[in-house]
Amino acid sequence: MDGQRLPGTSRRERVVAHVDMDCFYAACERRREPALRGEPLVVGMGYEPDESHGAVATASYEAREYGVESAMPISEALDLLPRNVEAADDPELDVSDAGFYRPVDLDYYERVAGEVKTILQETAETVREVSIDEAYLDVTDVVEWDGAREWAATLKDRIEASVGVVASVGLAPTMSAAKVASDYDKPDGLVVVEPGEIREFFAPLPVEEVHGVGPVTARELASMRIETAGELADADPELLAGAFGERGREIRRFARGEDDRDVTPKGDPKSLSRESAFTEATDDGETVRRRVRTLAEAVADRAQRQEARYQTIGIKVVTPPFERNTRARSLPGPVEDPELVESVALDLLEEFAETEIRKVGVRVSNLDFSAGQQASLDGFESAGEESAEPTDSPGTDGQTHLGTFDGSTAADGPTRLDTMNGQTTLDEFR
DNA sequence: TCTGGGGTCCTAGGACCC
DNA sequence: TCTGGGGTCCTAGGACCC
Repeated sequence: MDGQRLPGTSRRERVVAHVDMDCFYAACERRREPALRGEPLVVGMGYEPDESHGAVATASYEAREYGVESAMPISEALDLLPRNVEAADDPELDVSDAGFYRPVDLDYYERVAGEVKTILQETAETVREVSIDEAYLDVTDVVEWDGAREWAATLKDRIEASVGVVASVGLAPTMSAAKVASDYDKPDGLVVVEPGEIREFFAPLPVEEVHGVGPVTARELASMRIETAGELADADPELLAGAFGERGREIRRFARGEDDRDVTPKGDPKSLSRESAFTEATDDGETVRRRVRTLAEAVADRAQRQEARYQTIGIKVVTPPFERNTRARSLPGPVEDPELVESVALDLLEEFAETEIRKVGVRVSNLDFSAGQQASLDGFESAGEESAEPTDSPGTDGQTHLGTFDGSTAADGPTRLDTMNGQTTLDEFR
């Protein structure tokens, strides 16, 4: 009965919690180095001696007082808030106005996050991890609205006592409202929005607070004289659909507190990528190719560790001022082949041979995680295999399968396709 | 805001199939 | 052949999120 509902009718009221760690990277650094507590602290990358570019990953609230923000270039952050070591050397600077810098150490943060996640898993039946420091919990079966605040306070205490980092928690009947609630009173926030209160809660907030509204949409909405979530909730849905397509309707629903999404555990990734920026834009082909080779290897390695095969290999090329170009090529079937990742990436890069480039990336997508099941499929035709038939077609020697590959036949020569154990591989044909 | 890195989803046009 | 309609897959770009 519970699981059933008529189309168009609302489901049983749920209780969704959104748990969001406060300044998570900074909190982790303070956990292992308590002297940093209460000090302005910037965690980032790119300050290291041989680097000149990079960005702030997390700034503590003390550092934010000085205007340091997330994603700000590291150079700018350090202008606002010099490091202590620099302040000590420079008589012009006041040491008490200086802060600390620590480089990002993801391995450590992941360990800390793992401790938090263990607690969340024990607390709720369904947990959706959104990122290293954020998760949604469906707690419908363990929390009543009149006990919600106490329950959340207990969870917060438990995380702080046993892990040593602070979480902000929001509770609401929907994911989108719970997310806004956890953010509403950060840091150390605890906000409960009960059913029936959502419209009122959202109404005064700026539209940017609504999930799915970024800077571009906010600007466009402002030109339509829609600046608060309340105004968005009351706007004409057809007008919004005209301006933003289906997304226009969705953000309006979110602003009204209507959000049917279920809290589901996160599935397998859809793509894996690595990217890297040059200190300054370069048109030196060899420099760029070297970087692409490194990235291709890293991506292939990541895929291998996750037991993911990939059917599409792509690159991203960012050119000044900040133009993003992507190119991709799909294979007849999923492969696990690091050398192919490299050669396809380099081939796609050819198009940008003479171009100034500031950043490159390599990506694999169309992922297939079924490799583990392959053994049990022995003797059966696995799905999708027909597209990877071996050399049945006389004379063409595999080339017929490679329509998508083409473009440069003369220079690179064709590529041969082999099928073994239901796994498609591509080899250089010479 | 002159901009790091890793993701997701949506849209639109073209190729190709029936 | 000058012509529908539906469906799927692929590529590229855009907006958004953390």
